[in-house]
Amino acid sequence: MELAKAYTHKEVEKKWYPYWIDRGYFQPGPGAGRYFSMVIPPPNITGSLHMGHALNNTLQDILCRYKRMDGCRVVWVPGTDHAGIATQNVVERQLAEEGLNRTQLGREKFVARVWAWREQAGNTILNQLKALGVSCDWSRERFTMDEGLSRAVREAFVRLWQDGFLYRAERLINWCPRCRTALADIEVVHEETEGHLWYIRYPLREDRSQGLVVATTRPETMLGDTAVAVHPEDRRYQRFIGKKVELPIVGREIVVIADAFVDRQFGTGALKITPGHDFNDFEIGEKHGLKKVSIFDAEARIDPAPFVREAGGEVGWLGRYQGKDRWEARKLIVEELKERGLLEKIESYRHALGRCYRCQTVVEPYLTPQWFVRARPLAEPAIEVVRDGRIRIIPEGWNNSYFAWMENIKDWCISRQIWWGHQIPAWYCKSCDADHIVESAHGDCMLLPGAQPIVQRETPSRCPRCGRDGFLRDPDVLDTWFSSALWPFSTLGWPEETADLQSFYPTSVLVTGFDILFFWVARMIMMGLKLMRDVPFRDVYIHALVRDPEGQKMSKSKGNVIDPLEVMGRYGTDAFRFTLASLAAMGRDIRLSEERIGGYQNFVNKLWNAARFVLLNLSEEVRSEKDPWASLRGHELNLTDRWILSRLNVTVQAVREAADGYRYNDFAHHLYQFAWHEFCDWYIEMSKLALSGALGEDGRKTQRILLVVLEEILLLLHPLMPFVTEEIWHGLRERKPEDSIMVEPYPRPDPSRVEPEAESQVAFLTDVIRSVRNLRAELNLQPATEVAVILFAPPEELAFLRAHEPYLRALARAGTVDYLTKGDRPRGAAAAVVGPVEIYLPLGDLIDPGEERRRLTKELSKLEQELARVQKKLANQDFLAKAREEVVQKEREKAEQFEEKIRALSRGLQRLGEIR
RNA sequence: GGUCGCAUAGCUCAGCUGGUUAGAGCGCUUGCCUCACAUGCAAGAGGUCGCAGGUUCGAGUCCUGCUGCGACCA
Repeated sequence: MELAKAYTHKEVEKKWYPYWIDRGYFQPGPGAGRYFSMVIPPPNITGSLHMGHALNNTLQDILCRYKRMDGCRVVWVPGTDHAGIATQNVVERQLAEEGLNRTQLGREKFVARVWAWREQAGNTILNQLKALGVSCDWSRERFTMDEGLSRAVREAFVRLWQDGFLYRAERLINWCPRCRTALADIEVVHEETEGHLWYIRYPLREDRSQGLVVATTRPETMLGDTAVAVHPEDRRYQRFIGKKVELPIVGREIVVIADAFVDRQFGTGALKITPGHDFNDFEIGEKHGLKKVSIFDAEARIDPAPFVREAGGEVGWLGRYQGKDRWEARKLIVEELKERGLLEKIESYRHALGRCYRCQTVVEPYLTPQWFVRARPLAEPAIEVVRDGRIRIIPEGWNNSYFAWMENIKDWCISRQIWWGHQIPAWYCKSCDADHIVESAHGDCMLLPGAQPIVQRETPSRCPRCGRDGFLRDPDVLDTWFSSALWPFSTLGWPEETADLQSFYPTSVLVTGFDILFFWVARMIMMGLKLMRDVPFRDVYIHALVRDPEGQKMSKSKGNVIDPLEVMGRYGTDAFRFTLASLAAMGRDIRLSEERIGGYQNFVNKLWNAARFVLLNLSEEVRSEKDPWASLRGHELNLTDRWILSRLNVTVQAVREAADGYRYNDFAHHLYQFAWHEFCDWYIEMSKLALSGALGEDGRKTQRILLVVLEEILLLLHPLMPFVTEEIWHGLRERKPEDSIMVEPYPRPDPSRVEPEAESQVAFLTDVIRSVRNLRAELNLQPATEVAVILFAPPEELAFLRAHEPYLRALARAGTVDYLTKGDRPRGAAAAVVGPVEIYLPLGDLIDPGEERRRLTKELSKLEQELARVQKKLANQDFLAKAREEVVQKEREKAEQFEEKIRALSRGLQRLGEIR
């Protein structure tokens, strides 16, 4: 097997994904035993892969591959979300291009059209995900609108209804006039906006020369005012309380009420009350029994009908305003007020404006009958499970946000006035409810408040009240998040008692971004507890947001998006995944830059070349061995062998701890460090001596160590870099057709291999080598030049160094090494100190004494500072009395070492000036 | 306005439960095509850990305040 000089990711990545799929390795094996299960946060069918998905799914795949190798039955359920509003928007836009709209098409045809779109385009994102190498079990792929999940939604709805967790009522809700549907509170994004405060005079009925001036950000809603409110203790207005004022333009008479809710500092201290179009006003209206007047139609255009019905006022103004949208209406009304001399003034004013999170349209508080989930009783147990640790949120900093939101939870509006989604399983009897049903042309109907829903799993055949048949189904569909809330169990087959549900619920962990903590995570917990009587997952790992190198959120409009597919094409999937893992430190956003990915591409290449080296040096005999570990038992291991095995096992331990603690950055870092800076930089270099026969050792032993250590690195690295590890692993030795690194056991640490003694000895040896190299570099010696090295050290250290002289000669390019315990130090030599060892390079005229003196003096003064610090500590009685004994002992040792080193360097410095 | 988070080398960030001479990657400087790798090798420079107090024998690490930045909620 020949490996190319540089790693080329393109062909390699193409090869392995189908290989894994064909062998069914993404599916859990049969049997019982430990399991690890996850459900993917289902991407929208309208979506395409962005950095957020890439990070989210990379992190999940790392966990899956790790747990699978570690012996768990792993199932990772993939799938997509039907994304009601977003998808409907996409298809409606298509229709518009054809000059059509959905009402022209009718509900049935429109829904069929969306299905057609979904068949054709809805799986784009899952296919893109495959490029990342994700090991989802595709045989279990689900869609929130597929048959099984639709059944789960109906089941959930019926059960919640029966248990009293649902109700239908006319409430003020957030309405998107563009999407023409209700939204849940959290689907509204509030945004500070420059606006105005209009001061409008409302004349007193009994004496039009008097009146109240109210300040409002929304003058157009005055058409629906039903009161003016003042603070009960506001001296300025007490005489108005209970009096009637005239609603300008409309001419209707409204009452002045007193309510402590009014902020006396705001505006004039008098508030116009529009219960039909403002949440606060709605509350006040309820308290005071005010009428709620809705002045807009579903697209937030002035609509006279409800006004006429509810208010019965004059209608003279109608002609001017009818059909005008909010902004036009505002302009016209402000003008008219001005003409009538009722506009006192206009001020600039910043205030929060709510917008639809899907289309950015300013939402309108709108009075309509909607379906709600009674959230509080569901939230209580959901708070409890996090409090008592049955669910862990990681990092736990998110607990507070979770609690804050859950404790103030409002009822959840779940009905949407769109067509794409799960139609609510509620029917209305045409006979008993005739008064509440207004049928419309295209088969849908309007259901007035007070209609009596019949909620059940299937279409009713006869009315439970009057016994007759003839029903209309509730036209609304459910919030997409309602079906997403069931995802962890609906995907496993609920409400069926399936084997999957029994084997894999609760799922082990949910990996997601904090942006959907409330939208999704909280609701899954509530629904899981309610419907499954158990938590949906044990851990919630919340990862960061991927930002651009400047820390800006990536967005299409800013033009700063980095396309993951493009990046993978350029740098390779493994490099990309490794980068994401390295940057995924807990609790911090990720600034992704391409240079960073490039850096890790180099790491992939490094690994590749290490493999080339090993392979180049492997004899057929060793390569064909079944178990190189077993053959290794017959060999005497030398220091460097024991060292690398020790470091390997320490690394295995550290890597496992990082993986178990979701510390992806540590996971990546430990492996990068070990593979590059220990295995490649040192062990491979040292092994060249043994391989060449210079140490008189059996070369096969070194080959075997190189092989096993490399294989362990590949195994450890596989969850992070699935493709290159599989490729090398296959190239390294003969494998069977069904073999794959992804189903090999994950390395376990062997504590008996951990040898601190060997580690410190090699650390000492490499320190000496580094020191010599350092001196060589300072003196600008060519690499080819061999130098004479003179070592002064106690006998024990000298013996050790003498025993390992070949390493000194090869790695420090020492020509000769002299070992002395005492005597005069060489004159005019470059000097360095490692522990008790003094190192001299007597290079005579190559040395610039001034330069060398400066270097040594600097080094000395640094050491003296350190020494002073330690001595100060040791002189402190409190420290000696109160610090732990081992800490004191350590300080003492440090002091000795510094002193020794200072003595040695001073000697070198002294001899430097002496004539050679 | 409320809540939370962050501030460590030129840049991006590690640093878990307080005790190493404060680390990494990238970048930078110097020298090298040394038979796995120039996507590389070797060596080096660079930090009063945002500011001010406090707790402690000891603080980058804990507490308080301040400044700056960010996020979420209203």
